[in-house]
Amino acid sequence: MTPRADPLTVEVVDLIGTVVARYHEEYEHAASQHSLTGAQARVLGLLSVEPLPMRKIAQRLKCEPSNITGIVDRLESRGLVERRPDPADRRVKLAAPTAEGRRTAERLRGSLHFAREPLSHLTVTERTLLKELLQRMLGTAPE
Amino acid sequence: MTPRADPLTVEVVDLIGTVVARYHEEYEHAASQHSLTGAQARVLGLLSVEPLPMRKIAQRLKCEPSNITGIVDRLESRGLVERRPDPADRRVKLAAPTAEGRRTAERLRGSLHFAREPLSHLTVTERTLLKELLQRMLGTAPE
DNA sequence: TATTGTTATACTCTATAACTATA
DNA sequence: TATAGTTATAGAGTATAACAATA
Repeated sequence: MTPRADPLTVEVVDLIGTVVARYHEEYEHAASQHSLTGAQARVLGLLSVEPLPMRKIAQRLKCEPSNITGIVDRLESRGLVERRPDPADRRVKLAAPTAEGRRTAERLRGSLHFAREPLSHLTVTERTLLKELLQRMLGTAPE
Repeated sequence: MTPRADPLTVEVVDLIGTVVARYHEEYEHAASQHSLTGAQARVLGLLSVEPLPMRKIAQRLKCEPSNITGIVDRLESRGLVERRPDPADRRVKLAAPTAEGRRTAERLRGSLHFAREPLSHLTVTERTLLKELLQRMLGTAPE
């Protein structure tokens, strides 16, 4: 069932590797334009969706909770994020973006060219096809 | 021409983000199984194709040459890589994998499940289609 | 007792700048 | 003088272990 290292599979894997590399370059570049590191940009992006306890951020980033302390420290010292108490559990600190943090996150999303430029080479039909193939590949297809 | 943030494009970009995340997890996991960091695994992978001058490695990894010194140091101290003089230019040092380095690189490639598992959900026809869409997306389509 | 966040520590990766040995 | 590689330095991300406050 598992495809061997046939030429087609190798070719597709190489292409995915290229996509991964390009995606990362663009992401890091967009982050640095706002004087953010990749990790800081990822955390800010997460929090701009919804405030999260420190623990949850670590789970989303798949890293140790102790690392989040420093990343949020740096975002907080720049006024992009703040720590709030959780009324329900006084052990928990909720990290939430400030107004400026939300603006930065918004501009960050806008400068992610990857969202537009490479996909502009595809028609709507092709994008739909790509979406379905990726869903099936990731095992997240609706059906 | 440039697609706006229409729902379809956003969905595809999210899927690509998921692919990127999964790819990285798998890569880091495979590297750590051989007690290598991601950067060390990437350099070893490059050198297993062909020995390279330090400078070239930096260009491939898109980082500063000074960083390569340490990465190759660590690979060399573990007997996976060696530095050779370049007969043509005595300033240049060629980094080349040892026999054990080549074996490690080979096993590393084999443990990259990403090359097989996710793509196994697709038929040959679908993989061909995916290949063509990615090529067009990246602007590397043969035609 | 268990959990949340933090601190302390050590290692790796990263960029910058200055150095050396070649060219 | 220019280039290849290195060293020195500083900042950031990472994991591990131990800690205080709270549950």
